Amino acid sequence: MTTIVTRFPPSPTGYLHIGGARTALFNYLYARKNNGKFVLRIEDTDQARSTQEMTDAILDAMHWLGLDFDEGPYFQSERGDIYNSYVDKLLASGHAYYCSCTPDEVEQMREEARAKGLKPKYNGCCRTKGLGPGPGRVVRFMTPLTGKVVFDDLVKGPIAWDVQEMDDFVVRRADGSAIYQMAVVVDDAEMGVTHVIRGDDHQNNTPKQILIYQALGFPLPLFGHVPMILGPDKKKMSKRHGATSVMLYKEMGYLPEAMLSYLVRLGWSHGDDELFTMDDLLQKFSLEGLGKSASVFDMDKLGWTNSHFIKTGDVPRLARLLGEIITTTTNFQPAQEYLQAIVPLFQPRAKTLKEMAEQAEFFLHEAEALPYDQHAVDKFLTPEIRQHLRILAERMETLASFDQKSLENMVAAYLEECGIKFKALAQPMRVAITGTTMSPGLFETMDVLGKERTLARLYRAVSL
RNA sequence: GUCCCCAUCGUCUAGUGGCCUAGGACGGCGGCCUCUCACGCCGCUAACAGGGGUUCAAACCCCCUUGGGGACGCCA
Repeated sequence: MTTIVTRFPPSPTGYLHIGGARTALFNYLYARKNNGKFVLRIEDTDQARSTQEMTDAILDAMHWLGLDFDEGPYFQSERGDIYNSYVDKLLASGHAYYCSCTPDEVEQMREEARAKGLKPKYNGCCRTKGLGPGPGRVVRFMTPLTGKVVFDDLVKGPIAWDVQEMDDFVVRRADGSAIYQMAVVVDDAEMGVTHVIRGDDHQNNTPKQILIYQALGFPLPLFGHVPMILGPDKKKMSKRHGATSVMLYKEMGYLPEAMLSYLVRLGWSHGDDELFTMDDLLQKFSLEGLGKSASVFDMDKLGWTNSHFIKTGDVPRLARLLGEIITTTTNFQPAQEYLQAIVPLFQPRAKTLKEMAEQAEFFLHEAEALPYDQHAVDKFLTPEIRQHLRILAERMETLASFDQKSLENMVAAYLEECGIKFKALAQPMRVAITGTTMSPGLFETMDVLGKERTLARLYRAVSL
């Protein structure tokens, strides 16, 4: 049994986007699950649009998601000679020919075809001219005139293409460089790729590639075309749908494991399971679970998925990540120890780390600089209430231990003495301590805040 | 326009001829819990695109229609 080899071939003309990440994930999982190899190849043959920054960004994003590759990255820009040697083979074996038609002429042929309601194609006029190399000349693949290309798609089943739907496509540009179709086939063949799993926007150039495989005598890999991820308007996801770059989600406070879990459920399922860790996936992933229809990217569900992983996440790690977000968005440099005490209070409350950073901000200010929700102050910090707060603060000073339990007992005793309900004091205390009307539980908040900060805030509120 | 692919709740999906008066999840709505906000828990809402077949029996198989997506580059 041969080793399974999958690959992910991003083009560094943009960031790693949602769809690409999912494709990479599927390939990664399939290879890993089957003890195979996952190859990364950078398809940068379009020199004009490819950049080093994008390559780095893609590598970063894959690393963030934990999609490590076993081989590569290969760069197509460094393999031009290899592709060309195969174009020469095609030429030598009569599977390709030189064409002297100009881009304008070809465009005209397409226009004419369109006008007749036909598929826009190059008309093959140089097929029999027996032209040799020359300036401005491209090399075209000699597509068979009759017959069908049939392949059994891993996800969609049998797919048949009439060769008449294809024209004699270019395999080498006038500048001498080989074109995508040529590069993928040669690379996949040379790299021993056994399973080509890619977006179904590639489905219709699979027949062309199969023709090349056959002309070159390469064994065919298996192809699987996974459906697209659509925006809420059901159009192919693109920038106008907002955040499509994976790394943008990191910035927005999403956890990589949440991205993985959400993404894999888009177009793949395993019974009624909803949440997956990488370990689960390595156990459960299979091509059979892939769906055939396109799916819509849903932020709400991503948010739910993320909140789950925040809720169940490792506290020290979350504290570290939270700290990173806080320092990049504010001037605070909170201590890890403090953050680790804070995180558990917000795990059930935050949908993203970014949200957590915002919710936890009141923990970071000096008492005097704590922002107040003025409306809440006016409503809750009445003169009478402030008297209570003052007494409470004074009693807190004498507390032997400033912890949740002691605080709760002390306040309960005071409530008993005065004959008032906790409800009457809860919101005022919250406003005094956090500046707002929404926060984690009062006593746990005070506990984490500590005696000094809590008292300072209480006294500030009393003396307003 | 031509070709390819697809078609179950608003969304992600389970379902591979009887277990389906179609299940789960997100969302929405209502309730419980409660010091606020969340979490959690309980309940409700909502779908087999339409029409023909095949079959004792169709969400599941076939055909047509309709709808949606994608591709038609000297981009990848």
